[in-house]
Amino acid sequence: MKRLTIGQLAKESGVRTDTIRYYEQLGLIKPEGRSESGYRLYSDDAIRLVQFIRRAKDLGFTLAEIKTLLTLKASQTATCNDMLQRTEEKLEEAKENIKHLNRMHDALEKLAEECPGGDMPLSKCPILDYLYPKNELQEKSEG
Amino acid sequence: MKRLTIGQLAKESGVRTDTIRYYEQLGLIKPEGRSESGYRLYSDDAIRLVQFIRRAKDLGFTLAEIKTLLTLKASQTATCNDMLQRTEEKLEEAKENIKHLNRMHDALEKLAEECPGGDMPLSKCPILDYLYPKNELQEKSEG
DNA sequence: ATTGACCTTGGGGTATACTCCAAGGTGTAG
DNA sequence: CTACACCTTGGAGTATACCCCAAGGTCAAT
Repeated sequence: MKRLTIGQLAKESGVRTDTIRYYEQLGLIKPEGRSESGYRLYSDDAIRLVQFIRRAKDLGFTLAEIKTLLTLKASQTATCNDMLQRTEEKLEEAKENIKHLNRMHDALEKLAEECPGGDMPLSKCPILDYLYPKNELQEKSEG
Repeated sequence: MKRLTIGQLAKESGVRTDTIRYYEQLGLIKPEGRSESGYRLYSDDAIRLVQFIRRAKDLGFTLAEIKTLLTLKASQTATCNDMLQRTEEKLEEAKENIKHLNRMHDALEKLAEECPGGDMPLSKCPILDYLYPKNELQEKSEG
């Protein structure tokens, strides 16, 4: 079994050494041991562990959540159901975020459609009027 | 013209006093003046300004971006087009974010569909296998 | 022996939008 | 006069996922 230094692990798994040390700080990864001079030494399985973290991050899991995923993975009693549950929770979160973004999207699109653009002065801009609606009195005082 | 203290403005506009001071720090809002004892005093127009900030935030604008919107609004030469452009940029951003979230959503959904759940041990879990794929050798040593 | 690339630790900085705190002054009601 | 709620300033803390730095030790090649 080949041992990797942190720099080699970093290169193999596509992250920075700083990031690996940060993951270690959070308890996501531990070197198998240390060299005589104190260098961290990793088995090549650590490459897959780092990739696990990356993939889970890409799915939207936070590092704290990934830590619990790793706890599950290490557990003797954990089942598919446990894993499925976290996945479905994250899926729900994604749905919520998409909904929220869609609301923003639709509002922006509507404003963009309503706005004539061009050299029209801002006083007639429907976008600005949405954000900062004029009241009657002020409109008078401006006219 | 009634003058509001920061607490009254906060109550009227639905934010905290701290938040208003924070906005002031960023240059988004300024009191019209100060009382003899140094209290910030606002015109009731400030209520609409704070609401402007809130609405723009809800559309996804950052406070820094909102600052430039306010600069536009105050400008004599700005046109609808300027406003439209920021809106369209933000709309594009929203689209990108939605795309990204949709990719996450679809991947999560696929994994959730593939996973049988239940008491199945994690060694057979397709979610875990996606995140932490087994290599051949290891599979042998486990079988 | 010296160079240069690597490793160690501890700590600070980044971005965003607040939130909270301490220590003190002010305003008003009773 | 005494509460008590309000205001002031400056600065620290929160969350997340890093990035960067300094000061020093290590390793391999020349």
